[in-house]
Amino acid sequence: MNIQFKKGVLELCVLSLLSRDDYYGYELVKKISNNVRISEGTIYPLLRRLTKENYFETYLKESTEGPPRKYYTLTKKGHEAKEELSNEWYDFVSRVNSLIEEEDISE
Amino acid sequence: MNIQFKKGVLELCVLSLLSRDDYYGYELVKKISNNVRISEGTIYPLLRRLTKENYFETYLKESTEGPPRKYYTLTKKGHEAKEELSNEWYDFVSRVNSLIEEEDISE
DNA sequence: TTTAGTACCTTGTATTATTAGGTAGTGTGT
DNA sequence: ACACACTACCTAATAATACAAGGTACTAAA
Repeated sequence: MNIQFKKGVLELCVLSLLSRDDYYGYELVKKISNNVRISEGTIYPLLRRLTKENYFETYLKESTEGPPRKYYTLTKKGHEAKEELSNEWYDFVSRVNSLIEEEDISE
Repeated sequence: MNIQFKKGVLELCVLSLLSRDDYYGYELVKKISNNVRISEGTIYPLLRRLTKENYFETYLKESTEGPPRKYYTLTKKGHEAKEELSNEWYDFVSRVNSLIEEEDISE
């Protein structure tokens, strides 16, 4: 998978997942990994950045399977960002597709 | 438009356009700009990199409207790269879409 | 002569994903 | 008791690439 494609899209993936439920970091890595190759070293700095920008609030919860889990909840600002970013994503994809699909008869 | 989305995609745009016709750099900027915001400072280094990787060959042609134009032609390697990259692109988009619409591809 | 448009190019900066680690708790097998 | 795998958090250094902001030079029109 092309690494570069992912830039900016992981933020959308995280926001989208969190718009439906609270998740902890490690869980997000697992979920996203099902579709897009991703490593922990990518997610944790991203979560910290988005927390700093007030897209999330966090809370800790004990676990019986390891250390405490840090859950992330979308704020109102986070929900708005998710809406905007997903609109941008769909728009972007359709622009790229129409650019790379312009058929040329002379071929 | 989200800058990050563009990473890696411009290479696909350039390869796709050139798979149908020869273009010169300035012309590529204009064409791509119709759909995706792009600046010259992005395209010229990209063209140099892809030329170095033998995806293109180039030739100069006089112009009556300014300095000589440097045209780019896809090599066989360039055509193959275009095929591979566009397949990766479609795959990537569908993976991201199913993730943000919440259905795991693995099912 | 000046300006706008065409057409090429480069340097430095910002952003972000990756690699490759580290720390620590829990459960399983020997 | 001990080693190991798995869970779960985190960081530092590096690589890739788009951008802004410049520059050079040619042509045509005002």
